[in-house]
Amino acid sequence: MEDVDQVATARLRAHGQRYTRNRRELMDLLAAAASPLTIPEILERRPGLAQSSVYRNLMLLEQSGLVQRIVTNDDWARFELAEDLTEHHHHLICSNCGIVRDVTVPPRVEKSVATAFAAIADETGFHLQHHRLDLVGVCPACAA
Amino acid sequence: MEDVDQVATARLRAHGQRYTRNRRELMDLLAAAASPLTIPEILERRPGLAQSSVYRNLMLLEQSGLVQRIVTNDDWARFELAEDLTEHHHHLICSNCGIVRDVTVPPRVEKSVATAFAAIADETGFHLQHHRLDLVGVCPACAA
DNA sequence: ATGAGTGCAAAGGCTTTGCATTAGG
DNA sequence: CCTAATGCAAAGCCTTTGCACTCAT
Repeated sequence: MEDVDQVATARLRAHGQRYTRNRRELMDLLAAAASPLTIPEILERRPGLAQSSVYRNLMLLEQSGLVQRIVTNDDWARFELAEDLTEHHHHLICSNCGIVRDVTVPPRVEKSVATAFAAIADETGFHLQHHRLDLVGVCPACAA
Repeated sequence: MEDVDQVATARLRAHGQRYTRNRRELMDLLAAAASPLTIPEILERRPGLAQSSVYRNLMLLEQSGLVQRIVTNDDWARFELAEDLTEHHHHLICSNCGIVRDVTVPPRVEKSVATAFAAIADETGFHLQHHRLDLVGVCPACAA
């Protein structure tokens, strides 16, 4: 995780921000999590953190490109490390309970998607930043 | 659009619901729109509708599989006709202004994605419902 | 010392809900 | 007639903001 810390320090500094203890705790927590976390889940795991600081710091970390916010139809937004700190992946979203699980797809598929998207960006004049490829379904627990 | 009305009537009835004038207006509006609409946009176009009824009816139409809710990082949720009433498509989302535009990708790409997703569903035990393939970027208007 | 960061509490704002009225079958 | 649907207003709830205090430099 020292790697993440270094990147975080650098990227925050570039935005005129510091890598404080609270922010580091958030990064550690997200790095350790297997899937994106909601703020209630974060507060559960780190009772010492103030809710407002968590919101503020996650927003700040997002602005510095360290964290990514995922909005589903669930009640809460979820947060995970930015993609360049982990590996490119997608999400399995349960339409019933809202849980999000990380998955990867074969490079072949990624490549064909990327090519198609580049063409679309070209046609439409959109300046492409990234893509989202999510699977929506019912998780095993909810299906039972 | 009679087609849509027939499907709507049938699908609502199957859920024990009626296809009322308000609900029909919503369906018409969404069918006519080139891209998913927010509730403020809907109220603008149909000033006669009550906000609470719009929320309630859209929720109901969603539950009956006639309408789909799209959540972005924008302030408002957006609504469009369910995919089986239009054609399978994806979204170009502007990360700055939140506007959503419909796009289609080549069948070849769809096929490769579908195959990969079926495999993932199989491995993970998720009961797959649908997938989302969104492009996030900056629209021409915001890039200017 | 001085500005950024923090925590508590209160406010915001999209969305949902209660309730009396109206419409549909 | 009798249940569902509507509209207005009020409440909910996730998220944001104000402000005084603390910490790091």
